[in-house]
Amino acid sequence: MRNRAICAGLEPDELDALGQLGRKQRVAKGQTVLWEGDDSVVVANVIEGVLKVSMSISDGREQIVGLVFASDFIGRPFGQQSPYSVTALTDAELCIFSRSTFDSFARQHPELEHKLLRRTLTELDRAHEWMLLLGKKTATERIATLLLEMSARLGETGCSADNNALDAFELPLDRQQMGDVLGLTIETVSRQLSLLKADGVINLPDRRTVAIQDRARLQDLSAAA
Amino acid sequence: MRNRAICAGLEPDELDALGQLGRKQRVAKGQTVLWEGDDSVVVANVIEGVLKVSMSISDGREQIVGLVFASDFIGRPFGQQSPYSVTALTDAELCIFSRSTFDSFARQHPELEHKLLRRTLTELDRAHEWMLLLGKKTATERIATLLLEMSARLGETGCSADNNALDAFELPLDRQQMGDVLGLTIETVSRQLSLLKADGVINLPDRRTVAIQDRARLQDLSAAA
DNA sequence: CGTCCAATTGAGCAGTGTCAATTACCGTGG
DNA sequence: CCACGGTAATTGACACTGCTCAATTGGACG
Repeated sequence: MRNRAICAGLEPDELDALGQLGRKQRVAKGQTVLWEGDDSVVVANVIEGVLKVSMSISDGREQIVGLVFASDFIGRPFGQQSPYSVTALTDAELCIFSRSTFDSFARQHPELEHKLLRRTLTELDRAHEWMLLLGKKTATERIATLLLEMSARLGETGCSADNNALDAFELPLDRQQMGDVLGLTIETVSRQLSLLKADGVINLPDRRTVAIQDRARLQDLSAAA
Repeated sequence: MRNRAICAGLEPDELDALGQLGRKQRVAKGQTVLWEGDDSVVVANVIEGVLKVSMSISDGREQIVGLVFASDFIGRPFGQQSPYSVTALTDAELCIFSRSTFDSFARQHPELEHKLLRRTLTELDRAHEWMLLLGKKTATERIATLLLEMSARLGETGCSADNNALDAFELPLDRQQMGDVLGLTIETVSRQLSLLKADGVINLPDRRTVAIQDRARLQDLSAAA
């Protein structure tokens, strides 16, 4: 697991020092670990589980701006406030650091900052891809894209570079959350899934699991670049 | 100008070495300096002008995922391909580096990587904010948000920390480009601007300039968090 | 077996998109 | 300097996607 985590590539003594600074913590499904607008007091590494990163408007509208999986990083280093909330979608285990402690440790360990930079750049690429989806794609295309993305990201095991996209997987999201990721309502999500099922592109054995039956077709429908 | 640029904070000798690696280049309005999907051969620092960062779908739909101003950084360091295109919205001047040269220089200069990391984190915050806009805001809210954002970013002079939001400014975007930033059509953009003008919130002396007449109201309409 | 909540499905509507016509602006050349 | 042409922007009428509100179904669990 450790090899993809933020600490990967550090010298053993560095890794040890970093380990001293963090503490493991379990969080239950539904629990929020970071609040939008609050002082940015902690950052963390995800050891296990899936979490959502979300932003909202005062009237309650919420957009999920990211999903975080095992070995991913959460929190806003080098910033006074957290621009978003982070909430566990499944039971999860985190390795938590005080933000200020992490910041100064990072500044003294260029290799760590380098890793963090690469991660942040990848995250930015993903955000851009999602902006294209939110700004220009139709409901069908959004659903298809999400299913392929979940298939790919849940297939990453963390060990080496095996990108086995899964053909059947359990969604860590309910319909409302899928809507909040895609900029759609719960009803539109449901309708689109029903259509894909009726067309034989996917199957939905139960409310949380998806089985991709015609990946090529799903890729066409996703309107990839 | 230099104080906000990527090279800020480097030791004089480092700054000198970096300067050796880059070359200044003028680009004309409309010219594309980076193509989506192409090998990521260059990165650059913007010296002057405004550029758009965009992604598109094969059928021609385009989403602008970022706007780049003087002292901002463009290109994808540490990546094989450029995930987006970059095109000049005004005549511009860049300081261009070979990507591989820049990458290895950066790896040897932690302070530079640190600056780049901070920048990338800020860019990611902006992308998240925009995802909220694209996923959840109405047309009116989007327009109001864009006008305030342009007012703020065009007001940044680059010298010290003066954030003078401008009450009148020239948009570097035409209506189509505003639409491509906001996930709206040209007609919707035009209608919303006309409405704001009719309500006395803004004035539109000519097709490119905006004068904010009631900033408080515009802020309300923008549905900020 | 009944209850509860998520998900699905239906009907009608609203907000944007589409397509088309008109107007305003700006540069050009007479 | 003014007339003209071309492009960008505006405005109008209508269509359509996705949203809202409401009713129904379907699982999961006690």
